[in-house]
Amino acid sequence: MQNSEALALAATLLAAAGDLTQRINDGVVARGFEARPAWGFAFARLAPDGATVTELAGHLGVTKQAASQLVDEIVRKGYAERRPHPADARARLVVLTERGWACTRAAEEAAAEAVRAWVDVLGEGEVRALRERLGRIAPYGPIRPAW
Amino acid sequence: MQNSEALALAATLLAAAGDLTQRINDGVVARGFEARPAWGFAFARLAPDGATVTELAGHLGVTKQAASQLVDEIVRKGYAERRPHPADARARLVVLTERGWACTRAAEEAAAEAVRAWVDVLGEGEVRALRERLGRIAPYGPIRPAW
DNA sequence: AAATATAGTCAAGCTGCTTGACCATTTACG
DNA sequence: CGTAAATGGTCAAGCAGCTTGACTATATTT
Repeated sequence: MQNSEALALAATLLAAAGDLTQRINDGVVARGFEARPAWGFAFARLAPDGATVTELAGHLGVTKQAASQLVDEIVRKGYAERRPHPADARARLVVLTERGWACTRAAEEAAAEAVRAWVDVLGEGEVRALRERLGRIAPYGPIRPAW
Repeated sequence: MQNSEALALAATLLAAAGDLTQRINDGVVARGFEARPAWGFAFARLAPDGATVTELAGHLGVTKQAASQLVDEIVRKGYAERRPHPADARARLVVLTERGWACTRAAEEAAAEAVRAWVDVLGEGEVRALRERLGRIAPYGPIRPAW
């Protein structure tokens, strides 16, 4: 593979990721929520059982101060709340409110809608294959802006 | 495809794009250049015959003021220079210097190196297929941070 | 029980972007 | 043609989201 091809692959990957992120966020906003792109991925981490600020920071690939600010914001807007952590008095468990769950579902719907456009082009099998391949490359890296 | 899968696909795509971008930038820095991730993609646009600030802005998906600032920076650091545009006295053609070309080649090498890790996991054919599929999804969108 | 590590917050600062205003040139049109 | 509108570029100011640094409170280690 030529060097220039590798850079083109990177560019295409970034373009696809940016496009998808934009579409998801647009879809979430269209469903009546006031959200930033990062929120969807924060919510995905909070969804099952909540998370601490530090865990969230790791997931998003930012400092805990930045994660704390993000939590401030989603708490202020009513998507989550801070509770005392059941097992550690230093920590606080951030959990989604009902509104937070609704927004999470909206993000999932919007993502499905955006991906559907891909399925129309590539077919379901190819999209699955795409996901499977990407999963083998970047299994569990932090979810953060590309630069 | 379930909604939650679609969001997971988005997350994986972002993780892969972020990982690759990081690796490329690290590689460029390791080769002795002082560069930001966006520069590589700016250089790729400038490489063949130069470009105007406005064209660059479109390519990167930012305002022309932001593109102009980026050009200021790469000019100050000796990677490019502004020349009068041959056909339009309002415009200025931004072209790479020799140092700019060297940095571009370094970015391509670093990208190839990063992609090589993917080839080791997936095999050459799969990586090509990946690129081909992504190309059909996001043919020529702006190259910009995911959020 | 003393030392060290960890969860979280407050405060200040920086970077890269945006919006708004403006000038110079080019293009469109009456 | 000549004038109005569009376009390329820059300057200036402001801002959002992040970082580093400092600090408190609780937990863990020795």
